[in-house]
Order: sequence, then C-alpha cells, then structure tokens
Amino acid sequence: MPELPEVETVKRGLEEFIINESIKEVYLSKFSLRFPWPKDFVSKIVGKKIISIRRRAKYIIIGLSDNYSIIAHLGMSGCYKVLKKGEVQDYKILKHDHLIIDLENFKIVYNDPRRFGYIDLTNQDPEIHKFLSSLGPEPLSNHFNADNLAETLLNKNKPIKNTLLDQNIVSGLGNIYVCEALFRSKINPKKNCSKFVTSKGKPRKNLILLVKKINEVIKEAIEVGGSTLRDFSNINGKMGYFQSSFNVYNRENEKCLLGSCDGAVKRIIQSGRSTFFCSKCQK
DNA sequence: ATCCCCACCTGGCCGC
DNA sequence: TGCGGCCAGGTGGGGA
Repeated sequence: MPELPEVETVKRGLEEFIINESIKEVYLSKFSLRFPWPKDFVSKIVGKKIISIRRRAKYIIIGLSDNYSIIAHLGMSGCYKVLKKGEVQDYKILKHDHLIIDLENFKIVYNDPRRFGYIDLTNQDPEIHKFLSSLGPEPLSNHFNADNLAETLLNKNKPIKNTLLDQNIVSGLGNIYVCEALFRSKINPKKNCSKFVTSKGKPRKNLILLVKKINEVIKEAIEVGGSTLRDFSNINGKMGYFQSSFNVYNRENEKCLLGSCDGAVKRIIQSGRSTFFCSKCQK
C-alpha cells in the first residue's frame, strides 16, 4: 500500500485524535505481523499516554510517556481506523484486525490482510533504532538535494530506478512514485546512476531535474491525500494515492500522456519489480 | 561493501 | 461459478 505521502496521510489522520489520550487496553490477534510482537508489548504500553506522532520515511512513530516509542510500518496492506465514542461499543473485530488500542475516547484498529506490516517498541531514541538508523534523507527536506545525491550515486553501477527504491539513498519513495518521478523527469528507468554525475562528482542537469520532480510529485500526492482525508474512521493509504491520476503506473500499453508524445507505456521488470515508463520520451 | 533474489502473506483479477 | 495461476504499492536477510 503506502509510500511516503500515504503514510503522511495516515499520520495526519491519527494525529487528530490520539494525542494526549491514555492507553487503556490493548488487543493483539493470535497472528503476529511480519515479526513477533515486541516482548511484553501490551503490559509495557498499557497506562502510557500518547504524547506525539510523527512520520519518518514510511514509518509512523508514536511517542508515549516514559520515553517509549512505537515504531510502526504499514507494509503493503496495513490500514488504521479510528472509532469514536458511540462507534466503539458496536465494533466487531474483523478478519485481519491485528491490533486494537483502546484509548479514553477512541479506539484505534490496525487491520493488515497480508501481515507485511510490523511494529516495534523502544525506549531509546527512535532515530537509532535499526529500522530508522540507516534511512536516507527525506524528500522535501534540505538534506535531499542534487549535490548530496550526486555524491551517493558516484561510482554506483545500477539503474536509477532500483537506486531510488533503496530507502538508504532516499527514504519514502516506493514503486509508484519512483515510476512517476522518472516519467516527469523524462528519464529512462534503466539509465545507470553514473550518467547523473560528472567525473568530479557534481550533479548533472538530469539529476537536478530528477530531485525537483521527486519533490514535486511527493508534495502533490500529500496534498491530494490531505484533501481526501475526510473520513477519519478509515484511514488507509489508498485514499491518499493519486488514484486514477498516475501518468505511467499501472498503464501498460496505454498511450503516453505527454501531449507531444505518441508512444505507449511499457512494463518491464527491474530487480523483480514492475517498472512502467514510456521508452519514447524517457531517455 | 554491493547487488540481486527470495520469503513473508492474502486477496483480487484474469483466463479457461 | 469455480479453480489455478499470476499479480500486488514493502523490506529484512541471505547468498553471490
């Protein structure tokens, strides 16, 4: 499911309700998510107060009292619901509900059919947690810029598509937004990283454009997510996606949407993942 | 180190 | 309508 904009949308949806709420009770399904539940998870979080929520890459970090933090990833199919007073009592646990947190005034339900999501608990600085410590810079942050990226790409010998999916290089991008950003930049996904950097390790023009387009597509998607975020009772990543407005993603054999191009969108496999692009205008 | 491939799961869709 | 095969937006870990 979710890439950076969708996770940001989920975070904003939760934020509205959970801050300053205390955790009263916790239900875990008999299944674990991708990893076993943290040791003594329930007893450690019951009674704690939620004091903050933020996003880093595709992770949501919920700060609790006593310096605890929940670090949560939605995997491919994770979704949160917030039930308000009045909805709480009638709620029947659904298939694939794996975590339910009862707060004073709300109930948070985490549903994840594929169970690729994962959740950990730490009482240290979340930034040094193994999930977060090696993440690359956030798009839309100052650390994500063409100069820094050029240094990273220097001497890399693989296609730009695969590289942008690497969370340690830039964090938060997934298959959809990488495809879309490359389309907007008119860059062929197979282009080798070395072609984006001068021999002195400086960014070429195509890299400067790519950084700009990544930021642009992520920013637009967050705005779309924000604008569709009305029904907070079902905060899932899908509602945050561009939905039908992808230029290339999932449009195999359809016409290229660049006005001046009469090409068609191709699907190829790179590192086992589908890549969608127009070979005519992405060079 | 670097890169690729697989596993982890269920559900939806397509063709027969 | 049923069933098998294939596909899916993610990532940690293992092997080359």
